[in-house]
Amino acid sequence: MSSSNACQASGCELMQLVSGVPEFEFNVLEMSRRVDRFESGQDIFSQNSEATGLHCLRSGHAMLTHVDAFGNKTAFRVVGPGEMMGYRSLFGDDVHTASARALTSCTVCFFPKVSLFGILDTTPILVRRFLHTLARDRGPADGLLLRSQHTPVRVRLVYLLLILLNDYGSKLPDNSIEYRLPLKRHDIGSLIGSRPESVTRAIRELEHDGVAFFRHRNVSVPDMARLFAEANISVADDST
Amino acid sequence: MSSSNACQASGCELMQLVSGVPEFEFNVLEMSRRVDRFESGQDIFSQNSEATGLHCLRSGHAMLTHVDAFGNKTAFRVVGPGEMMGYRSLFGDDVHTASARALTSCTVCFFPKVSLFGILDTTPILVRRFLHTLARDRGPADGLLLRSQHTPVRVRLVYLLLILLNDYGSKLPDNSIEYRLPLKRHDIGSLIGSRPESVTRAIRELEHDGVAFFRHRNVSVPDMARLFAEANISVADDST
DNA sequence: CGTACCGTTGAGGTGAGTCAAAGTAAGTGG
DNA sequence: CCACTTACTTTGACTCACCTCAACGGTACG
Repeated sequence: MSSSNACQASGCELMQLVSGVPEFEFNVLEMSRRVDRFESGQDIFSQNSEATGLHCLRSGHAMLTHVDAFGNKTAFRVVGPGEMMGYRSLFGDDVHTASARALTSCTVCFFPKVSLFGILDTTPILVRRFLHTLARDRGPADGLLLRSQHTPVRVRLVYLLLILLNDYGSKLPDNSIEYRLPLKRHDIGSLIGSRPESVTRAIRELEHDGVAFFRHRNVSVPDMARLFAEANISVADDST
Repeated sequence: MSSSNACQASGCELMQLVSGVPEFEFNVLEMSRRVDRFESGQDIFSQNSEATGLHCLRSGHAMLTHVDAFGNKTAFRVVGPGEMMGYRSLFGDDVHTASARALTSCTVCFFPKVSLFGILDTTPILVRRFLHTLARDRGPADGLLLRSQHTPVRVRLVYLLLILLNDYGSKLPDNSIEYRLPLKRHDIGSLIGSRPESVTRAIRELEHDGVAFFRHRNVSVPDMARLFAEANISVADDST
């Protein structure tokens, strides 16, 4: 085991998946690992480039963006420490169907396709685990939640906060929640399918109503119950 | 091999996947198959119900719909003959994350989880194939294409036609395309994130411009090039 | 201390949702 | 085969949330 292995400590998804595989295979994987650093704004991988391996975010944050066949750009996920990226394209033997851009400075572990696939061939249980993981990964589908038409920007913004709660929110002694978001207004707009100006206006509204307070990229939510209440202003939907 | 096996003839996805597996395992799977019939409007399976097996559409058409945590309903896929449904939830050991509703009368093959998983355990190559299939299935992500904000309903409708081209379009002698859609206006609206009235208006526009002509649920496209031209009126996107 | 990026604010235009009502197709029973 | 009901589709008028454009204020960083 490499002495630089910080992935286990940080709850790396991949390390959880390969737990229990024979030590020899594990070491082969470890040896093949490459660690890269990306600065804010850099692309970790790009859509339509070949998927040559599996990326695992050790530190920092990244955002996944998809450009469809007609040129529409859609951000659909924020990736945090420990999370894997790009495995869908890897197992699909396809080029990357999304781009990953560093939101903050990132340290990224990279495992080459050959060594990963080598382990898969000798360890069938691992294939099952990846199948399981892939099946539960909703991928770009998360984005749907955030861009249903007829849901106001204000509510979509609240949805985003709720989705990011586990990864970016922390509870303060007074029971309020403090977010430290790695996102600019523009990024938020990309995620909820809106424009920076509209994001600002929605923020003003939420502050006016005392639901959430934004200072720079920190968000303070005094009362989570009120945030949930906002989300429940969902449009009554019809029978189909 | 069961004499009622019509799946192979119709190019069933599952049958392609299990091609080449040992005959004994194949027969076990075949014996466990159940064939059900659903009428238009009936649910084939429902979101949040347990995923007890794999569904394979033999004939007819169905639509997959997802209701998110906040009650927003989103249709994201039309399923046609030969296509599998519900395998994502099956392999994720999760309840169904979508509902499947019959658009027309449907014949559905059902393979119980136990017999399918039995084969997976004895045939590792099959797990790899499912992994591959799952990785390439964009699932609800298809929906993203159809509901990017700031894309007019008219263009989203054209996107839908292009997506459904392979499955529902046929080329006539005069090089025009004739669609036979199993969708009502309401369904189209669900798929492109719009309302039946808006769908009608968009249809009127396309007819006015001679791009496509809708009669009941049949669509005639005299010149595919013009349809593509419509789609390329994509909004110029900025650098992020 | 300046440059560049980010964020905010305002004014104006519009695509599409909503509501309501009429028209059309489809299915049912006599 | 025709009344009748039901479901689907279309049309029009109205309204509004959000996009767009443009200008200004802040913040970060050299």
